[in-house]
Amino acid sequence: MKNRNKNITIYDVAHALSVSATTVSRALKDHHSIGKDTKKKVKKMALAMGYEPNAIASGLRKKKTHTIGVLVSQINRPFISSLISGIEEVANKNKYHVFITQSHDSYEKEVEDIKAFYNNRVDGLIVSLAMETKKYDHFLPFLKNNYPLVFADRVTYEIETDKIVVDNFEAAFKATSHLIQQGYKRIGHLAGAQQRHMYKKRLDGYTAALIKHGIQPEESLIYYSNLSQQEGWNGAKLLLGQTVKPDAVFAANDTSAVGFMQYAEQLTNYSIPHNLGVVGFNNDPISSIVRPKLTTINHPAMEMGKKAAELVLTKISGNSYTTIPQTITFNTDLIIRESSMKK
Amino acid sequence: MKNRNKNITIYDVAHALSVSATTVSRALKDHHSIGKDTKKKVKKMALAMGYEPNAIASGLRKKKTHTIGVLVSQINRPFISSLISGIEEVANKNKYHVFITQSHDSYEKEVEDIKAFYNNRVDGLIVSLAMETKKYDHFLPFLKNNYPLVFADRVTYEIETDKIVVDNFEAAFKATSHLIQQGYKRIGHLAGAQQRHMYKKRLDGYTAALIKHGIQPEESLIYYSNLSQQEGWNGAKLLLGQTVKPDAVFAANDTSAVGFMQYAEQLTNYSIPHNLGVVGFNNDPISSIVRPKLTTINHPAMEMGKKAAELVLTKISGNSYTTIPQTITFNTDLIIRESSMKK
DNA sequence: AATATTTACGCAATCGATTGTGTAAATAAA
DNA sequence: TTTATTTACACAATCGATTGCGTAAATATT
Repeated sequence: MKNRNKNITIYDVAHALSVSATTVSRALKDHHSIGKDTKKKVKKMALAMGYEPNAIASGLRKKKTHTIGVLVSQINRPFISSLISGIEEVANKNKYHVFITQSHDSYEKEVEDIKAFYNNRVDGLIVSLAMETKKYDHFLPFLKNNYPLVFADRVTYEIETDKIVVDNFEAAFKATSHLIQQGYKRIGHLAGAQQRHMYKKRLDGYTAALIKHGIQPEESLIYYSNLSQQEGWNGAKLLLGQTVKPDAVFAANDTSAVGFMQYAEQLTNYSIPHNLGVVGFNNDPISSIVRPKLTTINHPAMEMGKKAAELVLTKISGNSYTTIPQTITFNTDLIIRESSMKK
Repeated sequence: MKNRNKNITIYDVAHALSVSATTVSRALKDHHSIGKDTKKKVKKMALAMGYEPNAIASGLRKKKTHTIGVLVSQINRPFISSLISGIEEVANKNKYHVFITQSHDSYEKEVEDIKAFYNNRVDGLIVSLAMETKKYDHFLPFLKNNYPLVFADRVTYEIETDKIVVDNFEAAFKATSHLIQQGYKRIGHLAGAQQRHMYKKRLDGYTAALIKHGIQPEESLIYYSNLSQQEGWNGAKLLLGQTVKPDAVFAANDTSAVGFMQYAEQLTNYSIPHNLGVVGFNNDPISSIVRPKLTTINHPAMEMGKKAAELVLTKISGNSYTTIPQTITFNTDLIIRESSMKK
């Protein structure tokens, strides 16, 4: 079946009124050089004919699409969806539309999606990197042509551009110190991919807290993974199955913390928090649904999204006072709940 | 700061090789009328110069953007994100890109987003309606111009177009019957917005199951809301606070079921499932994280997404044998867990 | 009354890729 | 050898909206 596209254009409207397309175009956006009556006439006719502007044509001519692209690993993570909500709020207020795609933590998909965003000439880009990503050449078209590019949360320092992050080191330090203060002695860590700066920093903060309190970090208490729930379970199985067992764990996210807790739950000799402490990261909704409720780190995802969008929009408008890439660091809160309350 | 866009076009590549833009365009997509050597030369030069196709220009000319738009209420719901993953899988396999936006269940945002999708001339559209939506005129541009439009999950029967749904009536019937079989006598229902056909069907299935088993439905046991966790809590507070209390509840989603459970948990006179049964809907990850684990309805979100994308793509390609709108109904499974095991 | 300015609109080029048509030259078929 | 056919490329129009420039008429200024 043929798609008979009888899309109404400004030419159709122009013809119907015996004016030029120029006049229609200008009338529709209240250009000063168009008479009041003409504007009214044109708008009325456009509405009547069901005219809808073709953003493609406009974008081509103006080299501006009024869209910003957002690439994240997965949209179904609470942190990410809050981040996106923040981005949307600011973008929509400024008449920008937000298009979202997810890399599913695959480098190839990330490259594909970034290319698609560039080919479709989004006016700006906000990215939270895939776990896998180690090369960054796919961002070159954006950088070369001076398109605003902001990294959020999962950032890289190999590219000089704006970044929105939380103080992961300090957060991990706080979380680990809290466990120590509660009297836990051998604290393990569920760590993420170390090419992601944020996970490295969480590991660093964890290590620093141990050292600060005179505890020798042990590599055998650290489990590296993609931090899925399954991997949290696997991590628990491995760590709690060793001869040198941890009596607490700081997980780099809530998801893996929950997996960890679930494995421990079905072992009769463990009881959280009495002889096993758990702290997560993100303050996902599940963290207050699991029993015992999970102590975790809260970060202002929505605010981070707003700030990211703000940065992009400022750059787009050309009103930015500085062209030097900035890194904006947000603070975090330790939310103490039952899972770490040994005392 | 000016955005000096020195984007490379086919003209630049053509000029560098002293051939025509036509040749470059055709060479890049292996048109038969271009010589082997020329193709090689062009591709090499395009790569060297960092040429990237301008999808905007191509889209304008071809009236095809190779993108499909997806509008959902919220991306952070497990069902929705699985649906989207299914859509992406099929779309990407067919070289289509998927742009996602969320209505946040607001009618206004839905209208805005649909307009943006139309203005950007996505080749097809997949929609899960906002809770609020009662008018459907905003889909007219798509319908009039014969753009493929598929509704998924949250559908309306006021528009004649393809729909992907689950058998909500049967699922609710199964869930409610299960509670009855377990020996619960007064079964309540956490219901969603009744303008959404799916929630109406769930209510209907619930009612039918009661009647089938000789139980008189009572309006006082039904709590209508947006099915948020908070509303689940509120529903529990109201229903369990009445003189005629339910001894079980069938919630139209897992989120509200969890809220319901949490309210009941802090009442000393209730113990799930012994004197209070709970069944949810969706099989969200939280349903197996809450304790007791939640009995729920599983539906094939990913498959539904795949099918939706398939329908859209078939329509786009014009290979569809029929133009009659079809409704595809998927079956569901009752997943029995602890929260409803009275026996 | 003469000139300057404002108002209101149209012409035609432009954004970048695509495509129907035209045309040489090379090869194949007769 | 002559006529078809294929190969390989270019010209120019096109998609739809925008915009610099031009111009006639209306109004304001001196």
